[in-house]
Amino acid sequence: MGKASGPEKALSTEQKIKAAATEVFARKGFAATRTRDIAEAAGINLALLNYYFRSKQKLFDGIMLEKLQTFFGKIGPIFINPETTLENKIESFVSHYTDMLIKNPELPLFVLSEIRTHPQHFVQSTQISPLFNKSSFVEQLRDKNPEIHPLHFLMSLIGMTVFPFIAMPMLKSIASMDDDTYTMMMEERKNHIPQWMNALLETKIKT
Amino acid sequence: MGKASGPEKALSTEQKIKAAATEVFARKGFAATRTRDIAEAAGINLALLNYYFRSKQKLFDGIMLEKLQTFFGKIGPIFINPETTLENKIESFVSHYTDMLIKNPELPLFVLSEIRTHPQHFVQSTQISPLFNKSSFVEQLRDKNPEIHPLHFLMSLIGMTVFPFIAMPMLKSIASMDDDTYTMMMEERKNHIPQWMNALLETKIKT
DNA sequence: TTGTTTTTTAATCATTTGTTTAAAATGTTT
DNA sequence: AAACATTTTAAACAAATGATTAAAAAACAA
Repeated sequence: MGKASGPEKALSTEQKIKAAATEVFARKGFAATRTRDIAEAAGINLALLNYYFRSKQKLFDGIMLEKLQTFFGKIGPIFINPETTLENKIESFVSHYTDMLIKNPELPLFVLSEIRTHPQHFVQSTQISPLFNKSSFVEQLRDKNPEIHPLHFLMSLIGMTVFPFIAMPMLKSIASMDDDTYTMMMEERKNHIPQWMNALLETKIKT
Repeated sequence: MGKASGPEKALSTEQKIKAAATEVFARKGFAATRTRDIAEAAGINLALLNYYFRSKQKLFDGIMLEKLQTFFGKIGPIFINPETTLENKIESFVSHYTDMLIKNPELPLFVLSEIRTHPQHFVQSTQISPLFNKSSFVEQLRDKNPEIHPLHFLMSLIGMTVFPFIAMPMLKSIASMDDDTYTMMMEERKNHIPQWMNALLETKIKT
């Protein structure tokens, strides 16, 4: 019943399971994924899943934690740093997130979908709330344009950056576009969005 | 085995089931929803679900079709109309969608999540693609600023409008915000987004 | 009322699905 | 090689779940 302590082959199957599970969970979500799907995708015997990870839920939790860190991990260090300008932060945010999302296009929909199922649990575990309030990002925003609520700006910035990946199947179909062309557009947005966000910041809002 | 033809009470239970199913499906997704959940939420006997709607899948398909029409239905008439200006279209889009999403906050995540599972089927059924290409919206966009690809603009517009609802649980937690305050911010965006999109349109993109 | 159709119920079925078990296979140590 | 530990496999289990059935209850028509 003991966990494997041998290094090569043991880790290899464990990693095969985790890699397959990551792919299937991301594509179908937790509930629609059967342990047999994962076993087949990994090319391993069904019982090995429970041998290495005690249950489907535990396997999922581990993967979800990694995904949450990938998704929320970049935002903190960028926004907290008082050494960089607001413009730097915006550019850095868009650039880093676009790169990461090109590599993991299904990440936002997966993370946000599963957050919906267990709202309090996942959002707490990221501890992003205090991080945001204390950030120099918010300070610099208020300094530049006190009229805009920081959350409005954040919604727009994240929305412009992340939404194209959430709606990719829809938007690709609308414009009859293949994967490469879509990726190219995302690269373009690394350049466009910071300039747009700047224009947005300079706008005097009329009622 | 026949379908009910009597009007009042028959429709009443049928509607109870559909209403309950709509709520539970939207909250948990198709796979995580059990027919027993729906029966309990509707306060009816389990077998009635199969009596009125032949299967869980058929019940879901009917509801999904309605949701897709709600989600995609407004965009067509607004964008096609050659009588209105570009500014009118943007204002109208933001206003109509914000109102609709305030009433159905869970709609985008639900629709986009299920599209992920059956990509080609749902996107085709909306027939939004030809609608977009022929629209006077695209024409007016190219006229105003030929440098911006219409899809870039559309991504930004939809992203700014819809994303705050997709990420609501996350964003509410970040800013420690209650439902009413959040709704108020969405109302504010009906005013802000058109002005921001205008600023975005006037921006000369530098490489 | 009586007969007929429609709706509702409780029980059951057949599959699916997460998990466990016991034994076989493989690897490691002495 | 022998003894022991780890990994893998095939089979089975138990619970959950979508669906069906047959009978009861209710609504309706004559």
